[in-house]
Order: sequence, then structure tokens, then C-alpha cells
Amino acid sequence: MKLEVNDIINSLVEHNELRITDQRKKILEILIENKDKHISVEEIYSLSKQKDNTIPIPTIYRAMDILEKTGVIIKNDFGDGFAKYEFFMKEKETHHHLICRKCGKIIEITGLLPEDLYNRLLQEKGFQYEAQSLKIYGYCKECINKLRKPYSR
Amino acid sequence: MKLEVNDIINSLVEHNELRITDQRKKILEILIENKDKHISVEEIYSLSKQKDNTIPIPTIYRAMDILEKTGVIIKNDFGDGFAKYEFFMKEKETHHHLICRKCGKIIEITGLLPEDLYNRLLQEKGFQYEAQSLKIYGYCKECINKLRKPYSR
DNA sequence: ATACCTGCAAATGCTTTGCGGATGG
DNA sequence: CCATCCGCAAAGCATTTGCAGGTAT
Repeated sequence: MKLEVNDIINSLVEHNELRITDQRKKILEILIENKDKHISVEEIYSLSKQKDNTIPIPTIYRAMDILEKTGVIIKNDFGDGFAKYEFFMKEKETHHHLICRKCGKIIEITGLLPEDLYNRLLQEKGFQYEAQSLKIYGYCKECINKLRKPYSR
Repeated sequence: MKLEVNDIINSLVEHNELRITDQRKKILEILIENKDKHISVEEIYSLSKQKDNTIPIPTIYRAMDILEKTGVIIKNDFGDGFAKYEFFMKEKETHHHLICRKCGKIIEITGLLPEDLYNRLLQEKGFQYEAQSLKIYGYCKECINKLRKPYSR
């Protein structure tokens, strides 16, 4: 764990002009400890508070911007008002997200898209999509039965 | 045009307990005039100002909430900070959205998903997705050549 | 009559910014 | 040494809400 943080940090320093500070190290630790989740700035803030020292919200935002630009994390906006971040693991299979409109639950899925979709979109539309950037909204198992559908033409 | 607005209004009144006001009529007109676009509250506000009377922003938001709940419009969050609305046309083929991360352009696509995906997700994940709710982020033709990709592990 | 709607101002809540002081390389 | 970063307070900005008066049905 500690090692992985340092690996990333060394790589960052090597390839970029950014500096390594205690705050950024701690943020990276928290991100790695939660690498299977989608975590918000608020949650990172709380977790830093539970550890020794608290990292102020603006500092976290600034760190997230840099980590995103350098490809260490992926920023997601699932429409619930909080940006969500996930640690990027190149080893992990490309996945996409199902988002429940009611409870906000995120379900990860793989193998959803046709194999040739990337090339098809590139050729037909000139559009080059990002891995993991696909989102589908709807309702999860638990929420399906709690719905009302008032009016439709 | 006028007719279509009135049809919708009559249908709304019939099936719901909501009231038809001049403001809501005007908003519906604007939505229909822009039925091929994705339009923001701010744009609706500007367009109402160009017509005879100006509809205040909070009134527009409240109308949009109701129109969305009743299925007349679809609300979209493309991640640029503004909710975007499109008039729902049942005649139109189900479409999805490609969103350019750089310029914000929206490209509509159809026939993207495998036919059986809806049932597969329902059975495998218990997830019931909304038609038209799929989004893929990436870069459009025009923006692809203006990019930099700094660091990747 | 009365439940619903409007319009103004003010509040919300996530995110960003300005700036003086601190610090990594 | 000095460019970058931190931390605090304050600002930004889309969206929401309270409330008093208005309107549709």
C-alpha cells in the first residue's frame, strides 16, 4: 500500500512538474484504500479528519484536479451533485456504470458494448470515446417497485 | 405548432391535476420550437425575454420539474453545469448521446445498443434502464487534434 | 372557494478563487 | 531561491425555497 503510493508519486514526479506534499500523499492513500468505490471530496475530507490531520476542502479539490489531469484518478459526475472519483487501475477490465436515479447506487458492468463499437464511432462519427465513460441511467432492483409513472403521451 | 401545444396541454390537464398558465404555455412553445436541440433554463429565459413577457428563472425551474415528471420533456445533465432539456417525441427513434469533453458538443446516435441489452440487464442485474439515458464521453472530430495526454502509468 | 401557481428576494450547497504565508526541489 | 502549494475566508454560480399575493378550475 505504502509502496504503491510511493510508486505513483515517483512516477508523477518523473513525468510532471508537480510537487509531492504530505496532503497529496494522504489523499492518494485514501484513494487507494477506497479503490473499489466512488468517493467524493466530502468523504475524502472526513477520512482525512479520522486520520491524523485534516485536509481542507479546497486543498482536496485542487489535488483532485491535478490527479485527474495526470490520469491517476477518474472523475465521475453521476448527477447527484457530488463529483465522484475512482482510482484508475490499468489492470482492471474496462467497466461502465449503471446509475439508479432513485437511490444513486452505482453498478459496474463489463462486456456491455459490442467489440467494434470504438472503431465504428470513430469512423462513422469521428468520435473517440473514453474507456469507462459510458453511463446508463435507470432504476435498480430495490427501487423498481417504489416508483410511480404519472403521465405519458 | 399552436395546435401541438394545445394538444399537450389538454392531455396534461386530463391526466394530471396541474394547471395551465400563460407561463407554462410559453415554455412549452419554446421547447417545441427547439425540439431538436438540448436547451437550458438560461436559454429558455432569454427566449422568453425576446418574446413578449419574461418568465423568471425560478418559474422556469418549477415548470421544468413538472414537465419532466409528467414525461413531456427529458432532463439531461451533460456535465457542463447546466441542466439541458429536450422535448420528448414518442415518434422519434430512441437515441443516445455522445458528449465532447472539450467543446461540449452533443452528438445523437441511434442503434448503438444490442437489441437484447434491456432484458439482459434486467435479468442479470435487476436493472431497468431508461430509454435515451445512455451517455458516452469523449472527444469529437474537431477537438481530437487539440489534445494533450500528459501522464499515464 | 381553494388548491395551485407566480415572482421576488434570499438561501443552498458544491466548487472555485484570491491572497499571504509556507515549503518542496 | 523561487515556483509551487497550502489554508483560510470569501466569492461564484446553478438551482431551490419561503412567502405573500395572484389565478385557474
